[in-house]
Amino acid sequence: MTFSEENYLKTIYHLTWVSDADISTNAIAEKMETKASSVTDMLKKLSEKDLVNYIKYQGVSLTDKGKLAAKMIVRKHRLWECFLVEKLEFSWDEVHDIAEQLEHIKSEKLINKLDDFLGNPTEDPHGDPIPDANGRIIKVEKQLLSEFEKNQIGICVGVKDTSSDFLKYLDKQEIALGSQIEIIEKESFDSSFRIRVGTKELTVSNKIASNIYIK
Amino acid sequence: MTFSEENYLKTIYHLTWVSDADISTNAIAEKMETKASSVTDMLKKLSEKDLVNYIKYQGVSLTDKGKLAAKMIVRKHRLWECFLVEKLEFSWDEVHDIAEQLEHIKSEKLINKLDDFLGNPTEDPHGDPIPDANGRIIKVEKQLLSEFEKNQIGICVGVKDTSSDFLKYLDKQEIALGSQIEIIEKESFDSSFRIRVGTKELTVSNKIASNIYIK
DNA sequence: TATAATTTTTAGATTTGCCTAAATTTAATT
DNA sequence: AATTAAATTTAGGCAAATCTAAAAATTATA
Repeated sequence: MTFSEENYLKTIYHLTWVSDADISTNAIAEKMETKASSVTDMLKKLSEKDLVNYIKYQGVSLTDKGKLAAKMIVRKHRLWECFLVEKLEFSWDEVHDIAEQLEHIKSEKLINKLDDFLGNPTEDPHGDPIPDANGRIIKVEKQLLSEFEKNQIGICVGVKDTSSDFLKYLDKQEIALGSQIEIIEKESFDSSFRIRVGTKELTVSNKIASNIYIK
Repeated sequence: MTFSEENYLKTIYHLTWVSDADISTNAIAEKMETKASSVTDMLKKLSEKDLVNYIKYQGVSLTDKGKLAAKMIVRKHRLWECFLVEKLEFSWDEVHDIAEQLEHIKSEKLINKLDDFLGNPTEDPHGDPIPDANGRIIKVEKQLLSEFEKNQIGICVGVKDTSSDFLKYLDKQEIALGSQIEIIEKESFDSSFRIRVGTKELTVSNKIASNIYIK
């Protein structure tokens, strides 16, 4: 499987994760910052290989084979992120681009040994689940901070947006995985939140609150 | 730089290491298992980029820029090999193919952090030197076992052939980096050697002895 | 030193992945 | 329901890296 094929599968997998319905050509093109016509070409190719179910003009979904392949790429991506953060001391906002490259390294033995070396983690540095060698995923039920109500307390267990900018913002506010977060006040006007993180109080916009997962 | 460009630079670097003179198109084609015409195409391209000195029909050599680039690839390859053997417990005959992939990962920060994580090793699992971040190499003077004389004693510090077959043979004979090797007898008829490795005695052909480095 | 053999380069194709522009299909709106 | 708008696909091209076959240059040999 080529890098490009892998990237398409991964993108379709991620889009499926959030929307569930069949994925449109444009949605893929937008996410991959490429043109719809390029996507069409690739969908034909992936369809030939039985990695996706593709009907012209109707959108696309992963076959079982495609879904497993996608999960294995995600597995590699997230394990490498763990490696970078836990062993090489990268910060969580630096690892994505490097993991984008490492996820294409082809060796089952390598990834399984890496998994063991890291102590078989179930989540990556952003709180996202890591598929096991069979593609199984442990789902943790979690809510967005924005869905919380006044006086509720939870622990930060993940982030939705994993962009470097957002992660750096969280670092600045000293919000990390494991941080306790308490809703002090919910401002009805702009849906912003007054929260307590550890001992500090701060105000976050609804956009921020919509990208933090709490349990 | 593309993977292919990197592979060509690396190959030219390795060929230079052994022969010193300008490298021929055919030598590159043979080593890379490709066609001479493909090599010509790439040499033009590398020449455009000032990575090689190329004169039609006359062979090729690396420019300073090309040599540094090649060294950085070798550095990555060998550091990853160290990682695979020392951290992930791969055996020394398994790491080459995986390192061939990992050597193309682009991130200076990654490779320098990996270097530190491994304790800044100066040699890879086959005894080959690892260039530092500036491309400097610590050369260790070493001899081939085949050049040794009767009653001489040395330590195995490297191997010339790093093929899986040869390395597995060495494992079987319990010859590893650091093993003490003593020449008991040199057979003039076929230039084979009777040697002692640790406490065991064995006979090795001249071909074997010509691929083991001793100090 | 001619001629043969070898090496190297050029010319022209192929594949992959991408693009633009035009055509087609589907969805939305009047 | 007809027309407009949007999404999608097709058609045709381009660049990278490879190949085969033919041409050119170099080297070896008679």
